[in-house]
Amino acid sequence: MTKTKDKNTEEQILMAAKDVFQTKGMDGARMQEIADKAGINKAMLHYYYRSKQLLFEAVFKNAFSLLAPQLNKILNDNSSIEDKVKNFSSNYISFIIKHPYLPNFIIQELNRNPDFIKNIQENNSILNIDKFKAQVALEVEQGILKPTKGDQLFINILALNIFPFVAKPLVKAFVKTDDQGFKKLMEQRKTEVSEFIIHSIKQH
Amino acid sequence: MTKTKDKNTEEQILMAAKDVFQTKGMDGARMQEIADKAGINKAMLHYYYRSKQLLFEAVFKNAFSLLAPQLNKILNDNSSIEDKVKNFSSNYISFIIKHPYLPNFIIQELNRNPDFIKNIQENNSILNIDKFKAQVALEVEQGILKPTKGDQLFINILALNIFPFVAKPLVKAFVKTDDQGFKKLMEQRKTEVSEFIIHSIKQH
DNA sequence: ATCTTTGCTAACCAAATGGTTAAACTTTAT
DNA sequence: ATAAAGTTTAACCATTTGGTTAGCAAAGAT
Repeated sequence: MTKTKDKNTEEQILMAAKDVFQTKGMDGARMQEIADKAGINKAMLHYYYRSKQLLFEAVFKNAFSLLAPQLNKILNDNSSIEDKVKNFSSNYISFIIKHPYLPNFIIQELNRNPDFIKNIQENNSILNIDKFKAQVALEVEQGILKPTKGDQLFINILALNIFPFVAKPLVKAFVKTDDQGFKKLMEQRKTEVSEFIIHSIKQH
Repeated sequence: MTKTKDKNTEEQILMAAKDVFQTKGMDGARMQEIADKAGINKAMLHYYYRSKQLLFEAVFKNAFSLLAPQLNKILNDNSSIEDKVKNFSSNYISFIIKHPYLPNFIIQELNRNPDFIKNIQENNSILNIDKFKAQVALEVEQGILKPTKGDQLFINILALNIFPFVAKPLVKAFVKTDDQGFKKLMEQRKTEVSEFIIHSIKQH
């Protein structure tokens, strides 16, 4: 066998699986559909990944490992809270526009099986808001920020950035717009969200 | 047959179905599990609701009809934006603590089948943000609010209130807390969220 | 009392689905 | 060239699953 062909099939499968799992979820996904999309025999899925469960986990870990660095930007770099908020909101929204099914996939599957988060925390050491909380406390003390609780602020940042994508059908219905209009709305939010947050927490 | 027994079985089924569908989703739910939970024979599910799809739709419409009035509070009553935000945040969070699976269920299933939203808009006439947007524009003009886009504000209000429940496993992991601590955090948010929003948009 | 309608169950069915196997084909090593 | 190892497929299998059926049981109507 050629090493290249090898990798190709295995990766083909992973890509197809990603496609199907992210749109249909674990329960809705069909092995046959993944095989068809990868252009191979169904037995190959088991040859490379043993079972649906393991293939799913491969896809899930892959997805999460894309998201984690985004979150780390806000948790563990050294810029000011204001800069973090600005950068994160802009970057994150750009990121999701490129991977639209990702947040929903992760949230849906974490709700289906909350134990997954344990696996993740073991592999992804740095998902820790302690530093962020300490920094918020410090900037509050320094009079840069109004009195603000770090964990609530973090939840708010995530909420404002992630929610619209997770609830996309709902948002589209309320704002009465199509995919085009939705994308425009999200582009607006790249600056809108950070301004909204900064206005709320910055001392003036 | 007694008319009461009649109603009882049908409702028993709906309650069991609600339970199973809301935790497992359409694809993960099993008719047998619903029957077991309702304490009846599987054939009864079809006797009363014909098919899994129709039973699911009954549950879904039921769930949405619980949520809709909550949203209407913020869209179509006559209080000021500030009061709306305060009331909505407090009421909505109380409401969800009582129905914890609801937002996730609705969002998950709307993503699975975006056409559902059409059915809903036909039955639930008043899911319309026009009045809210007009009110925001007016209060901006009057100098009560800073320049603010109505639709973005509405998205933000939803995001801040709904997201933590949808992403509960994620939030729990980040904040490193259990169900107790999560609930406390959400109780805090009843006032926290509205203050956060008001601080951001109110002219001072 | 008995006849009809309605509620309910056990047993059954066909299709779908995740997974396996045996054999063929390819590539690599000797 | 040939053997060994890795890759791929068609056919198959057992189980699960949504759904049906035929008949029993209970209640209401006559």
